[in-house]
Amino acid sequence: MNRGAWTAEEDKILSQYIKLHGPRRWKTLSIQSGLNRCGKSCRLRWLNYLRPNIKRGNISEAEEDLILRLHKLLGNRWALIAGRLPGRTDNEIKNYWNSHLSKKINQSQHQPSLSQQQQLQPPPPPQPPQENVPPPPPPKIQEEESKGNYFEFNFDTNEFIDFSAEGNFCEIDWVNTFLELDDELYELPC
DNA sequence: AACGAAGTCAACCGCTAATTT
DNA sequence: GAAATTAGCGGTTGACTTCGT
Repeated sequence: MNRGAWTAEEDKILSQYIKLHGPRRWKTLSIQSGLNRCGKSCRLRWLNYLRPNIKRGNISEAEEDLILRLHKLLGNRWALIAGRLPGRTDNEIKNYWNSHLSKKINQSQHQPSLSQQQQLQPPPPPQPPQENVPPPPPPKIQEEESKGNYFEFNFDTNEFIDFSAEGNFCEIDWVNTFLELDDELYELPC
């Protein structure tokens, strides 16, 4: 099996095969196309680079803002976030987050807002343990927060938020309003 | 100019979920 | 219903590029 960077010739073979047979059955594709690549590699190459309408680079301020907001809402659900940014891939969003946005957030965390400063008040002194009294079960929300710096939603966000509307996502004002309302609830991830 | 450090990003890996047999 | 196969996801790696000294 070939590994590493794809060549232009391999891209051509993959594109031609998918044009004929469609983007599915990746294992079969990798064998029948003659590409000496594993199916997973073929799938990734198609999804991230070869499929139509892929946008590359130059993430706009509006897109960046939307990524920040969606990340605040959804956490590291890159595929879900990328699905709201036409032409962008989960891999690109993830890379952009790790190399650009996470730094921005770290910088902004070093300059806490007033509300954040209020949260930095020292915690109350620990209560002495009470004998023969079992500790209360931890609140459920605490358990779910421990999975990440965001709440685990037990509903389908696709049902909750209809993102099916095409066009300029900045026009979805109520989403922006909703996300702004979250500002006090969600801490930015580290 | 040369070198090492830091940054970027394409590709891979391991895992789970969904689908097919 | 069980097993096998396929698809998809997020985390991580490593090659390459850029920057600073």
